[in-house]
Amino acid sequence: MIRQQLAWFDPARIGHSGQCFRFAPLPEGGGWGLTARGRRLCIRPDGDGFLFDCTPEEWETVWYPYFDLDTDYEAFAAAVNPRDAYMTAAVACAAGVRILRQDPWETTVAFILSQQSNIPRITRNLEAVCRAYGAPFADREGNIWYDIPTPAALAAASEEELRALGLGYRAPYLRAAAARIAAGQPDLASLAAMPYKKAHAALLTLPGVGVKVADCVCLFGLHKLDAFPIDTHIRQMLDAHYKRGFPMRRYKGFAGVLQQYAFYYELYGGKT
DNA sequence: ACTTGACCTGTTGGG
DNA sequence: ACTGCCAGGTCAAGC
Repeated sequence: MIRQQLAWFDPARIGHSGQCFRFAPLPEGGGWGLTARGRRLCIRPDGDGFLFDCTPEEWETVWYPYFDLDTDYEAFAAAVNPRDAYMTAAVACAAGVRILRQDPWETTVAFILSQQSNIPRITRNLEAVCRAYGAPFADREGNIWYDIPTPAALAAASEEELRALGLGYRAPYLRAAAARIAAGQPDLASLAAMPYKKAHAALLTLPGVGVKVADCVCLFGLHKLDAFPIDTHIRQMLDAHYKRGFPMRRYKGFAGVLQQYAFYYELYGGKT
């Protein structure tokens, strides 16, 4: 158990932000639990800081990078045009949200499942897939959790089995994409080293991955902060507030962070 | 190079 | 009780 005081870190908002689907309030309330990188982590507020139930070594090597704590998000917020009332409000509403460094394969699975769906259902579907095909592991209290299945494990599943988990027409997409990744086409690990546009193009070759999902994988799984996923909410936001186009030039290098703040603001408005 | 439907499914939500 | 529509899209078919 370690204690940290962190700038621009709000687990409640991160958990609700829709970038991750295995980050949920603890049943007893007051804290958050997440499953990622083959581990389980609980976060509980403690005065002006947070308690994390991990060792200092785990914090340094796993969770500090996972939460992207090396990146200065306050600088991104400060770079917002003060005359842009919409983005100023969005950033204030989403203050404390960071772009997690999630596993690219996990984000690929999650966002293939996300199409024409909603956050509660995506969460359920992803959990069902993990329970059915993922490797179980125990936390320090002996509770069992399930990792994201390997590409090979998902490729070996039948479409029928996947449909039985409630994935609908996404089942064949997921299965086929898993087979491609298992065969190293493309090799997800090597995408992280590519520039955003090359990585995006490679992801587009996957079945069930279109422009929007590829952008989500780039932003949330490959940490390409230039990626700017445009979904229905962001489409409406752009039409309403940026009729002359979003100022990508001004925000070059971190436009995706602002996309995430706008997305959060669209979903939760003034609340949370 | 566009535009248009079909596509699974729901601790659906609203009339 | 029922029907229609929507949810963080993608793909293939048709001009």
